Amino acid sequence: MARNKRHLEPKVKKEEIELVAMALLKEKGYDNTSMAEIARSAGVAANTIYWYFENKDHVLIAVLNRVVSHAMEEVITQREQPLRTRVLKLIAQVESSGSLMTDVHARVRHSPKVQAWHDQFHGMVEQLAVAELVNAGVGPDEAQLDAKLLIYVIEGLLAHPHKLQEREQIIDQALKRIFA
Amino acid sequence: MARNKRHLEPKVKKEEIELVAMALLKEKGYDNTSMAEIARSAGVAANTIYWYFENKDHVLIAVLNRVVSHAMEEVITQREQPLRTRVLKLIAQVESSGSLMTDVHARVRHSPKVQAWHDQFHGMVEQLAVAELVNAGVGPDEAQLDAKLLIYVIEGLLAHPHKLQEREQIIDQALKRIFA
DNA sequence: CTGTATCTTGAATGCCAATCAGCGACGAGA
DNA sequence: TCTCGTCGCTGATTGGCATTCAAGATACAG
Repeated sequence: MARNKRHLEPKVKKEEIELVAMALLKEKGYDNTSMAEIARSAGVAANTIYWYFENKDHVLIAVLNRVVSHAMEEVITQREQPLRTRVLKLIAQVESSGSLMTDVHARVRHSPKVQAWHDQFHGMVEQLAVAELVNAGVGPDEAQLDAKLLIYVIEGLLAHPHKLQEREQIIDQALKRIFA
Repeated sequence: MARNKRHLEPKVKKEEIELVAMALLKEKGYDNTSMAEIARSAGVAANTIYWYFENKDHVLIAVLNRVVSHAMEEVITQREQPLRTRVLKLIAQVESSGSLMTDVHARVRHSPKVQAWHDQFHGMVEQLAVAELVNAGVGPDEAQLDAKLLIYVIEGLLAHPHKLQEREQIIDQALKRIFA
């Protein structure tokens, strides 16, 4: 039935799997999305995915890279906005990727690769946050710690549902406390 | 082979399962502990657990209740200590239960019962934190928000590994920012 | 035309949570 | 003392899952 399609899509197949996986993982989360379902949506046999990806966690990582690089592009376009606005937009942005970030934390203990991705991602975010804070007037020695505080607060907001207004209040309070 | 043991242990069996499950879940986490393993350690057949608990998440909840009530007892004995000491002790305490708290966040999306447990737990912790902050001199209107900030920072510390010294620095910075 | 590397697949394998249909022990009532 | 229903427990099974295996199909090089 389904034949070899190499002549049709030479290197696009992997990309298509990633796109399909991204949609499904965003919508239903890691645990509720089976490899079989990803394969079905991509129009391939279940085990075909294993030719392109070592295992399910590697699919997750590929999806995460797409999501993050897209988010970074968005962030860049907001360069002119005040910090508060950018933080709120960032949270809304990440939230639109569903439970992906929570899934990462859950998979970190199972997969060293996801662990590594997470650590590197955290490092990058912290660097960005430190730069933002220094730029906004926080002392360089304190910026390192304040960056962690801010990131953990944002993670808390992402991990727990909040009404929009409450979320803004919390961010405002955090910024107020940092820029006392 | 294994016969009915009702005459031997009337209502202790459930407790034993909980104790065994607590040890295993603390040590290896939710996903890496199978029902079969819990059963084997408790000396019963795999499906016997389902006589006492609706499903695996209910076992988790029973274990969480034990862990939390034990932690609360510990907290009470620390009543005299300064806030900073108590927070650090609390973090160390929760950390000794392994990845249990992370597991809760991961299961929240799968099980409404775990969701409910989590929400109620968060409410309780927030109440305690607000009381602490008000008692330490934070304005009552701000205490609500600061409590959330502090809790999210603590959750961040629990979710990510830190050297002891770094953890203390972060807590100190958080308290410094709140009590500016 | 032939061999080799590249894709793709159907059919396993093995682990897991959860279910099913009973089996033996006890306790109440005859 | 009998018996019958409920309680505590069990072996066997089911269905879903990630992952592996052996082999088929395709393209390309020589």
